[in-house]
Amino acid sequence: MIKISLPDGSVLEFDGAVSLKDVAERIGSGLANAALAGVVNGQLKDLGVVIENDAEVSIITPSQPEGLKLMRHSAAHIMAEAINNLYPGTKFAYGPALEDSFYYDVDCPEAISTDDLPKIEKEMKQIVKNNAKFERVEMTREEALKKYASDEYKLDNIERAKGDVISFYTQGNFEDLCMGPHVPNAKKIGAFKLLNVAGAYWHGDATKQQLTRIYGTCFANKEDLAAYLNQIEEAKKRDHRLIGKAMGLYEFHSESPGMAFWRNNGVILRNQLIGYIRELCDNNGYEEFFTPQIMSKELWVTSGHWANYADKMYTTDKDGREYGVKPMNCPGALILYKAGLYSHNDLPLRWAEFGHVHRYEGSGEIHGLVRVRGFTQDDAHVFCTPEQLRGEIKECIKFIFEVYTTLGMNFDHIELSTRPEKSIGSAEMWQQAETALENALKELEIDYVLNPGDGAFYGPKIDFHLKDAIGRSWQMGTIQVDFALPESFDLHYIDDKSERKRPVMIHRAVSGSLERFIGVLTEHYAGDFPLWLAPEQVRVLTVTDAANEYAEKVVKELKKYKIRAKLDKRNSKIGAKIRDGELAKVPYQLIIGAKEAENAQVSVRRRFKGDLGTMNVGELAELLLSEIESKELPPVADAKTDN
RNA sequence: GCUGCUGUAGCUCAGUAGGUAGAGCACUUCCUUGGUAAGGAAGAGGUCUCGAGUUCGAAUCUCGACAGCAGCUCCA
Repeated sequence: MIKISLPDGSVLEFDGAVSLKDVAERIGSGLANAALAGVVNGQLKDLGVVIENDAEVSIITPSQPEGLKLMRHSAAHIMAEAINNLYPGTKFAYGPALEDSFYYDVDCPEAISTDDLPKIEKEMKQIVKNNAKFERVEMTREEALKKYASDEYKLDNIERAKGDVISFYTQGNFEDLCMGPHVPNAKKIGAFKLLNVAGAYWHGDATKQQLTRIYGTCFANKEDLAAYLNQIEEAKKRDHRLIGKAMGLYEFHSESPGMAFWRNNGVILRNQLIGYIRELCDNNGYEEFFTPQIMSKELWVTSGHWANYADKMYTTDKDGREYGVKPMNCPGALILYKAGLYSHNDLPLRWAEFGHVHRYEGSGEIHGLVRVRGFTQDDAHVFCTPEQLRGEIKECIKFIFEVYTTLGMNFDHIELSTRPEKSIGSAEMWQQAETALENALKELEIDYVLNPGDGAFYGPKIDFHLKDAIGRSWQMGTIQVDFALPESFDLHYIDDKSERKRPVMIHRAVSGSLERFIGVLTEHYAGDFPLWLAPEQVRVLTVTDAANEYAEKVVKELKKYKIRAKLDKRNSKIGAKIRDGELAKVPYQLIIGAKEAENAQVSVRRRFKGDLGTMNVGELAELLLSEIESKELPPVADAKTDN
């Protein structure tokens, strides 16, 4: 007699050993039908696994995240089988499930392109139709190595696998090294679609050979799949490169790959953001600096940038002297610190700089505004005593949180990165710096993930990662503790005993890159910026030419309130003008016809809210200025409005 | 940087067994003066990314360059 405990607390009794499938059958035929796998005493297992002792069991179905993941993993195997059938001789490297998709890295004798995906999908459907069973085969490490002696990927994977027993899964005529578990048979994998083809390196190592990565996804049913595909389409519409161009914010041209060209609307947006951060700096004891764009090579040698990033720096020669275009602002700040004389009474010094830096990024790495070769950092360098360090870090974290909260941004995660292989400074300095960052995070009760070995060459850092509309995570703000550069530049301050001491430096940037920040914001808001950021806040529309004169007066009056307003007095119908204004994502449109002109009123239309009725310009200004002042987040678009 | 794909009007895209190009939107002009997401007509606009090659003839085929897209790698 064995006892099986279920998640709801009930206990089933069986005469002898039972399979997970038997357990599911006993609970109910519906569940047995939906079952994909099970969890036995906390371990995910195939449905066919036989339980011989008392155990805690739960059944996994497609309605659970684990179920979907498992299904996607099995779908990856079925895709591999299809590829194997269509392209004999293909070697299979690695095929996992992701958060909402799956892929398989293959080494195929023929080039596979997106055009081939329908063919592979068709073959997959055939495999599903034949309903191949997934079966687990176990063998010893030696047997496995022998069996796959001619497949370098399998050998590598076997060597990386833990334990003495190596498991394989077969379905149809395909077999793959795999820990499992899998769905019991091919018909269980639900609705799938292949999405994309791309290159990927073996083990993510750029020095290794490149494989073809084929992406697909799989959902419990057709409806869920359609919803997901629709979501991808919606996310694509938020692409900041398209919105930026359409709204006249910024665009890209081949004359300067990787650097944005900003139009007036984009410059307004930039200036609003800079103005906001500048004001916060003012209120938090920062002073603003501005240092040269181009500085001598010797400076970059001293700072260590030359040794670490010379190939990524833009350089120029004049008068027989070599110069580097700055890739970071910090050396400029270091020069100014060194040129002064500071005592402990002067510290901390919080020096802000909106510096424009250049870094030569690889041609395949640049991407819209989020990865560029020239960008503006809302940078600051804090010089403080070691005793002040932790407090200053906390101030920086709070500063960054304030900005993100105001903008209503979504966090992906916060990361603490420690000493990398290539670094300067002593082990003791690094220890001190890492501890300071860690303690600051802990004291503020902020969750973070550790990223060992990923710090800057001069110090460890906290990075703030935000999520964009398509779910990609982007590193934005950063706080870096630096004992090394004050040493390299031989900085000091005078302490209360008249002795020379070494200050610590914090590098911090809220947006990291203003360009990237604006790219992510564009996608975050889908172009519907909060009123205080919107380049064109109000558009005044005339119903007939007779209202033009009054409309011009309204625009002038709004400008007196510093409200950004434009006039549309084109000779077209009011419906067409409204449509154009909506497509341009203008938050407020004022409809002005004979009635309004006569009564000195404006008819107000708010995007996503519709007609707000009539009021006079003073009342309107009050409404708008309060929304601007409070930095209110914009109303959310309903599902129907997809422009 | 790597692999694959792509490059036709301001934008989105069609086209061609190789015979020097087309639509919609936008733009200009005219008619229309219309009240909360598209009024009508006419017109203008292209060295088909660039350079070489094959050919009687190349936007179309080949090679190269440049740029873009997807993913990988990298991101002080």
